[in-house]
Parts: sequence; C-alpha cells; structure tokens
Amino acid sequence: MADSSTGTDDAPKRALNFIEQKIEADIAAGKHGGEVHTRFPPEPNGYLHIGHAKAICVSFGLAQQYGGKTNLRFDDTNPEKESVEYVNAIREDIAWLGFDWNGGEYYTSDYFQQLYDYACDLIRKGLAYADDQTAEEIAYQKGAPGKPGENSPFRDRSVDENLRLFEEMKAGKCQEGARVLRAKIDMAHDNMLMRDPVIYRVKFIEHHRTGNDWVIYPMYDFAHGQSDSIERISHSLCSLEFENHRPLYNWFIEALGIYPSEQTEFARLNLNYTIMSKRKLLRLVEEGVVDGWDDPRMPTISGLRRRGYTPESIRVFADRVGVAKRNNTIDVSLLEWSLRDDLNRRAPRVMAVLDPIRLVVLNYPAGETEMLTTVNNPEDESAGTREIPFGRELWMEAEDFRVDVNKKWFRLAPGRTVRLKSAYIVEYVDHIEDENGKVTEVHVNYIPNSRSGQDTSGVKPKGTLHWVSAEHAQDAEVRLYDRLFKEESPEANGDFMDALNPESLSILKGCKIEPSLAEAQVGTVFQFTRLGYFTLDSKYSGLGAPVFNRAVTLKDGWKG
RNA sequence: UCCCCGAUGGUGUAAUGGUAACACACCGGUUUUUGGUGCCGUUUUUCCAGGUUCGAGUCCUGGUCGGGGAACCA
Repeated sequence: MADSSTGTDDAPKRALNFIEQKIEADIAAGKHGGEVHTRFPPEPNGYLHIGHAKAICVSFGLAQQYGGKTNLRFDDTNPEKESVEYVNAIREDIAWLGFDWNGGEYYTSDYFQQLYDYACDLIRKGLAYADDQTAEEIAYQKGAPGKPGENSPFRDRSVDENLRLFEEMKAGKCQEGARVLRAKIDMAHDNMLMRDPVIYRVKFIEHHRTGNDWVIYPMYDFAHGQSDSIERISHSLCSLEFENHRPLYNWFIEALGIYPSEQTEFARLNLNYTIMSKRKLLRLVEEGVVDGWDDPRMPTISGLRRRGYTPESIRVFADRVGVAKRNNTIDVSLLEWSLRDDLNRRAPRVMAVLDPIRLVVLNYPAGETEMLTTVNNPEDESAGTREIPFGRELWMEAEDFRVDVNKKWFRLAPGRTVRLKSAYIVEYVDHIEDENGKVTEVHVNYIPNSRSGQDTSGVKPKGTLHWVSAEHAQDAEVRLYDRLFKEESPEANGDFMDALNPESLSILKGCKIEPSLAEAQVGTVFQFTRLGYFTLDSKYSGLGAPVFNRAVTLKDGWKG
C-alpha cells in the first residue's frame, strides 16, 4: 500500500509532495495502525470556491491514493453564520467534483455532548476554569507578543466551583458574555493562543441542527482536534493559517488522553485576478455586483460549474498546482489551460456565429439545401459525424470580413478565397455596406468541385471560416465573460471593489447557432469552432430560447 | 518587541549531499479544412554572507525579505 502512488512499473514515478512523504513514513512506521483517514471540514457559512477545491482534492485524493477513507464534517460551532442552505450547496459541490465521503457525513454539533464532557474532564483535571470577566478584561490581560499576560483573578477557582459554574452556563443561567470557560495553560506563553484560550462561550442563538438544545458553544480550537480524534482521523490537513493552532490542538488531545490525530498544514490556493475570501465574495453577492454565488464569473465551484468548467479540469488543475508550504499565487491561465486541455479532447465541435452578417453564395441555386457530413471531434474519431445543412444564404462572422487587409489576413476580403469549414471553397465577388460603411452582406461564388472531403479543385485557400445556414439557424443569446477584476491582485491596494472590471460580462443577442444545438443539454460543453468552449446557462436558458455561456476562449495565436 | 512558517526561471512545483528539471506563460518554427490541437525549439532559475564537505539548492550559523500570530470567528 505504501507505494500505491507509484502506479505501474512503466509509469514514471511522480515526485511525492511533503504530505505524501509524511504519510508514507507514517505507514511504514505503523502509525495510526497504518491507516490513512482524512476529513474535509467546511464551516457551512458560505459557498465553496476553487481554493476549497484544492483542499478537497488534497484530503480526498490522499485518502484515495493510500486506500483510506475521508469524512465530510460540517464545522458548525458558530450558529450565528451557519445555515442548511450552505450545507446543501457544499454537499452538491463536493459530489459534483467527483468525491465521495466514504468515511461518513458528520457535524461538529453531533459532538456537543461529548465536547461538554471533555470540558468537564478538563475542569476535573484542574486544566479549565470559569472566568466571569468581560471580553475586554480578558483581552487586556492577554498581554502582547513579546509581553507576558497576567492571570485572571478567577484562575484558581476550585474544581467543584468550576464544575458548578460551567453547569450554570449550560443551563442558560448566564448572560451572553458574562462568563466563559477557559483552558488553564500559560499566560506567559510565546504563542498567544496558549494564553488560557476561551473554549466555551454563551450564545442564545438557535442552531440550524441542535435548535435551542444548547446555549453554550465550543470554540474552534476546543472542537476541531477533538472532533478529528472522535472520528479517528489520522491525517488532519488544513491551511497554513492554522500552524499557530497546532500546539493547542495537540495540548487538548494530550490533556484529554484521546486518539492522537495529527495536523499538517499546507499552503492554500490563491489565484490572480480574483479574490478568494468568503466574506468578500459574499459582499459581491449582496451588493449585486454579480448574479449570485454561482455567477459564472465567480471563483466558486458553483460559478465555475455554471460557466462550463468540468470536474475533471478542476481536479487536474488542483494536481498541477501542487502541495507545499509556501504562499503562492497561481496564474489563472493554468486554470484555463486545464479546461481547454480537457475539453479539447472531449467537447463536440459545432458551429455558431456570434456577430452575424449575410453571406450569399451567388452561384448556388436558391431554395436548395444540401446536407454535409462533418466530424464531431477531430481529436476523437469515436465521437462520430453529423449532418449540417448548407445553402445559398448563410451567416458568417462580421469580423471575418475586412476590406483593407495585409498579407497576414487569412480570412475573407476582396480578391480572397477561403474554405467554409466542412463545405466549399468560396471566392469573393462583392459586398454591401450600409450608410455608415458597415458591411452588412458579402457575396461569393463557390467552387463546386471543392466540397469538403472530395476536393479536386486544387485550390489552396489560406483560411477556413465557420458559418451556419441562414434558413436553418436558430437564434441564441451568448454571454461572454472576462475576468471579474482588472487588477492582478485586487486586494493589493485599497478596496477590491475599485479593482472590478466593468466589462467582465457582455451579452450578445441574435447569435446564430447550427440546428443540432437545439437539443443541447445543460452540462454538455461544446466547442464553437474557432470561438471557444460554450455551455448552456443553467439559470437563464429557456425552451426555444437558449442562453450559452462561454467558459473559455480558444487559445488565440493571431497577433494581427 | 516576541513566537511560528517560508524563500529555486514570469508563475507554480521537483531535485531527499553528486549534471538544477517538469508544467503553465512567453517567444520562434512546423503541421493543420479551427490563427485551435499536435510536434520541434529559444529565452529565463537556487535571497545574501560565512561555515562544514572531495562536492551544498539541500546541512550549520548569522542576516535580509515575505507570510501568519494578541476574535467570547473558523
């Protein structure tokens, strides 16, 4: 099992990251019975984003890799900010990413009684006490980094008194803020978190699961390690910001003498041109800057899903990003590459014209329709072929015709010849402009013996254009997205709201799509030939009124 | 001021005392009925100073820079 990551003999051995190295060492040493049991512990107070996706891939992926299990645990110790709406969204996102919490689904709130008993145990061991001071007094006594704190006047209460006072807290006899339970550690400790941390506070707030059963709630530090321990988590993986909490995590486990789960921290994911904090994303939603948590411009998993990202692409991305301890900012182009790389191999190619102008084939008989065969995916023969209608009247992309061009122009222009994708080669005849000089219609002649697949014309056009038959095309709305922020580090200078990109969304109406797209399903991503990858918007698409989102453009090598 | 963590091309990640490599990005070439894909190639790298060693990105000491830390948040 220890070398399950190395794959088959002929596969090149991927370098292990530092957590994999630790796990393999632990397995070799027989630690935790040689088992790997991880957990993913979101607080249900917001939607999951791409940063969480990395954490999910790490915790679930490592367990998978070493034949272990993963628990999903909702860390719901603060009823003020949590709700079932978030619980359900989180579940959906993890499942969509392709992970199965085969170790079970749990809630920290399931352990409230157990945690309460642990606290009583600590009191009995003389390691916790009830403190009746205000939050301000406690904060003041904490001292400062480099300056020791001072003991609370309530620090030496007797075990019996502490037990009675804690019981009163539980029974609802204390006002919020009137009393807390604190661990008795060391008010002069170098690590501020070890200076008698508060472990229980009073909150008269209904909890989304336990209702009004409890009026005292454990703090993160008193809940997390113990929950890991209760679930016999061997490797508790979290982000760097919890490094300072590890001594406390271990202190509680040792003081309580419970199963020794072990915490390992790694660097969280940061992406340029976006923000990742739940609080700030919430602000975008609340201020209506975006169309909800699943707006296709959001870095949320639900936003990426609606945008057209595939679970596979996100998993590959998480893998490429790596696991290490130094702070990082990943270039968003790696995310885009991951999607293109996945979709290039899988997405069916179709044709659509976003900014249509008329293309008339003068020498093609009016009223005649010819069905042409075209491959669905040149990268995948098994994707098969389909028929597309061709006729005299077509739609072409306005930007594919220009009057004044240079030698680097591969498209249509006066005197030029181009191939219509999967159809015929056509040569320019003339064009019509409106009173503003805008080209509204282009006229061409086709070369009859240049039909795709049976071309005997010998003509070698420089470019290939996409098109749709005017008679058969359907109308669609297409939404193009650009990055939400115009600055690489939106939080770097001042308010991130000032860094918003005002042109992050453009809505195109009257786009022309080929008839086969009438049967498009939400969840399928298509390549619109030469334009990018597009998928039906799950929110705004109606019957007969399709709305497509562009997930990502094709890489554009044209410098013209 | 104190504690913890980190530092390798533009961005990430490897190299586990023995030739600094891989991916993305960039640039160039080639193929192409997608200016896509594929293929080939160019450019660019160990924070600084000492030390240990036949040999240091790696070990040691000191420094510099960056991140985290004083919520009844997680």
